[in-house]
Amino acid sequence: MRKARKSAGQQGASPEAPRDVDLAPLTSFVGYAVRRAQVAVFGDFLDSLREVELRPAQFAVLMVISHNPGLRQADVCGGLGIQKANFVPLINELEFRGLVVREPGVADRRSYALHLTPEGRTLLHRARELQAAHEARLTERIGKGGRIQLLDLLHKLVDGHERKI
Amino acid sequence: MRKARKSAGQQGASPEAPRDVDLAPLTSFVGYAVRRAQVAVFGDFLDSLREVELRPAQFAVLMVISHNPGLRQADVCGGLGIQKANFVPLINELEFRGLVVREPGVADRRSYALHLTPEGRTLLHRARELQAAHEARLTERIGKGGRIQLLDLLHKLVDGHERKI
DNA sequence: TATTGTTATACTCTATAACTATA
DNA sequence: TATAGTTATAGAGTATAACAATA
Repeated sequence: MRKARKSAGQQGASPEAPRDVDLAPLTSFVGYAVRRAQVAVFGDFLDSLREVELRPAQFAVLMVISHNPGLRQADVCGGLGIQKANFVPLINELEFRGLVVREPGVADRRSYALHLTPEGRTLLHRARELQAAHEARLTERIGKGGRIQLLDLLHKLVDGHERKI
Repeated sequence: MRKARKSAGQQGASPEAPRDVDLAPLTSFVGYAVRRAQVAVFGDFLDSLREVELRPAQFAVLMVISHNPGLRQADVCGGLGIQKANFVPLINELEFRGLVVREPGVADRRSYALHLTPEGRTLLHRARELQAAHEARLTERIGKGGRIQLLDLLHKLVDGHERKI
């Protein structure tokens, strides 16, 4: 589990070499394990989608708009658990890049209906390919059955909590 | 899975009510599930340890120092995957609160040996009680066997990656 | 009066470069 | 020259309050 050091011995041998650190109790805590996994998985995701320059939240927003065209900003925020104030710069950038359009709301003139542009659809298609490869890499580590188990356990863990992203 | 809305119908009924958002593909992605779980678990952790005013990283640092007394800052950073520059304000606050002492290094005068103070040990003891209750709450959701499975799957997911906290 | 989108702001976390004092 | 700790800084992510336009 721990990365092997130069001095593989237990500890305290030479004073100037980095000491082996015992993380024993921490690694048995669900919170610590979930956090480490999240950092590792997001790192792999970032590397995997470098080509399309999408961060996890941007990818999630494009996915949600793609599957729910015409959604208002408040709906996306509610679904993904993003503060509406923090959503503005995010959607601004996606619109500036020509991936999303804010169409004026028809029934409610306060709101916008969000849609993917053709460029947004094309980029998301490529992003989904890259994400699938990322997902496959994760599945290699835990097996197909392990992945189903993991998703089930994580969903159960979140159930009843309100926060999302 | 999704929280029930006022208008439980599929969608598009009344234009001013919040629309039901379909997160279907996202929720089947390991990265999204891990992230949502991490946010939910950290939220519960923060609530649980409010009494001792310890955030996850502070708790992890106290645990590591407690189990590896005399560790240098660089060792803690290496073990937990924290940048040494970002560790400074963290350990500063713990020292300012009287939970940790930086003892001058004996063999290497560039470094400090980190130790818990008696107050630090007392607070960590209480923190571990609160953390155990938090852990038990999580275990209620997934069962004892589910917890073991989850830890195993998350460890396998992280194995081979370098990043930590 | 309430809501949509917006601005401003602040606080945390993370990442990098450069400095000092030691080695 | 390399390392331990430090400072400064910049970028994300997240949270709240307040505003204009509209409902």
